Amino acid sequence: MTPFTYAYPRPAVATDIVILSLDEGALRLLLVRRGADPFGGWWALPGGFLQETEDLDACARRETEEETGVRPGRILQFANFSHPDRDPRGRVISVAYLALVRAGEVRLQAGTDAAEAVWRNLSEVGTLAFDHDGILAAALSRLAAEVRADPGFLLPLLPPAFTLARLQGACEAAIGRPVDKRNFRKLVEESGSLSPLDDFERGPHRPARLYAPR
Amino acid sequence: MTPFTYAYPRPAVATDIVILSLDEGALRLLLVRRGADPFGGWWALPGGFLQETEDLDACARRETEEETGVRPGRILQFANFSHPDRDPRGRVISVAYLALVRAGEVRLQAGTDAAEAVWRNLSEVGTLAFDHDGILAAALSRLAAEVRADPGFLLPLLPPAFTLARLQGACEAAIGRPVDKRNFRKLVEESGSLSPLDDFERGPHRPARLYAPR
DNA sequence: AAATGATAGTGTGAAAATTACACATTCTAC
DNA sequence: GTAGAATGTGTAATTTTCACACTATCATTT
Repeated sequence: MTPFTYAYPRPAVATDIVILSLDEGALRLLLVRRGADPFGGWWALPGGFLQETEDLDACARRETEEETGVRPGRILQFANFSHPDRDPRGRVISVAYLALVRAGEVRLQAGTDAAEAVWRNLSEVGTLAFDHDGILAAALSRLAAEVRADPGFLLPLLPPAFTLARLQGACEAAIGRPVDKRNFRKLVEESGSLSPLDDFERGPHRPARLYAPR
Repeated sequence: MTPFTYAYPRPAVATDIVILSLDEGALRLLLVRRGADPFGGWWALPGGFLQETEDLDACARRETEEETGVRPGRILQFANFSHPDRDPRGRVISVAYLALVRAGEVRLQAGTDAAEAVWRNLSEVGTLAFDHDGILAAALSRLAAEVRADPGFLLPLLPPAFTLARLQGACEAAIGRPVDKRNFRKLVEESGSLSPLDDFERGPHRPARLYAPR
């Protein structure tokens, strides 16, 4: 990198990532507990600063992988947060991402940046550090819009084989209201994004066909 | 601003703005000619660096007003461009905006940052400096999506009174294909975003009713 | 082995939204 | 007064979306 020649104030640039997974049919959000002030002891979205050799997408992927041990299936840059006073330490521009990961592959990596990392049910998220409440709200709004447009958006949350009921449940969690089963199945089958498998999930009920992303 | 305490590389942050206006029924793009290298003499999108006391939206509005003398009617942050090598002078993150202005109010302000500023018909835009071709392409794609969702998105391009044919022409320019006149009129009338005026535009044809944004 | 409980799986009709399409009107200019 | 040019208007076909109820198949219990 050549020495920098602009005579302009230079903010730090970070990505903050709304990392979601699906557990017990509910969406869960990855939170980290902050050590030092400001907001020492508060829960916050995972995130980190942009490095010299990476672009923003790479930064968000790297941070997600550092926190979860998983390469995110899909990341989506959905907004910037740039109020001059959003971080009391100084000027930090936050580029906000949404990342979807498979719960089954995650091994939370405590001790890298964050002292403590937990999955929190979306309904149990309290007030977060900085402006992270706003970031989360924007992420959930965008998630709902994406899922309404295409339920397949949620496929990265699911294991390699899953039932339609599971995918439907994930969609309902994302858009916040129930979905008609018959219409849903028609929709995703016509979308052509799923392949039916010859395998079934069994239980105290009729076996449910498993599907895989096409 | 408190002294900055992060030990991370700090890129410069700028906004680049796709400023569109409507002239002779065609969309026109504001370009500025670069003076110094890199890309000396090339055409580029207007833009500028984020100041300490403003957020990104304010930066984009300020730059737009500096270039055109007009407060933009609407601005839309639509993407970030962050490749480490996108600016040969050093690390610059670009936050890309789309701004719509009324041609009638614009007085181009040469001599602030840009030696030369021109309106260029969209079909006559050549290769731009930096990655501005990509920024422009992303802007036009987003514009088309917004207009398909709501033709009223284009209202900031139009004068205070305009005919439906003008608005329709602007929509056709934005989405790149013709629109059925009757369907279009039905749509915008039902949308309730326009007020019919008692005034008409006259010419060698039946007078056309004028409308104003509601 | 029969009954129960639980979830999977399936089709149709109504309503709404979108699309396609043609002609009479009213002005200006000649 | 005729020609040229753009305005303004309604309806039917199609497609998409939405609402809705019952049978099927398994595990478990009795």
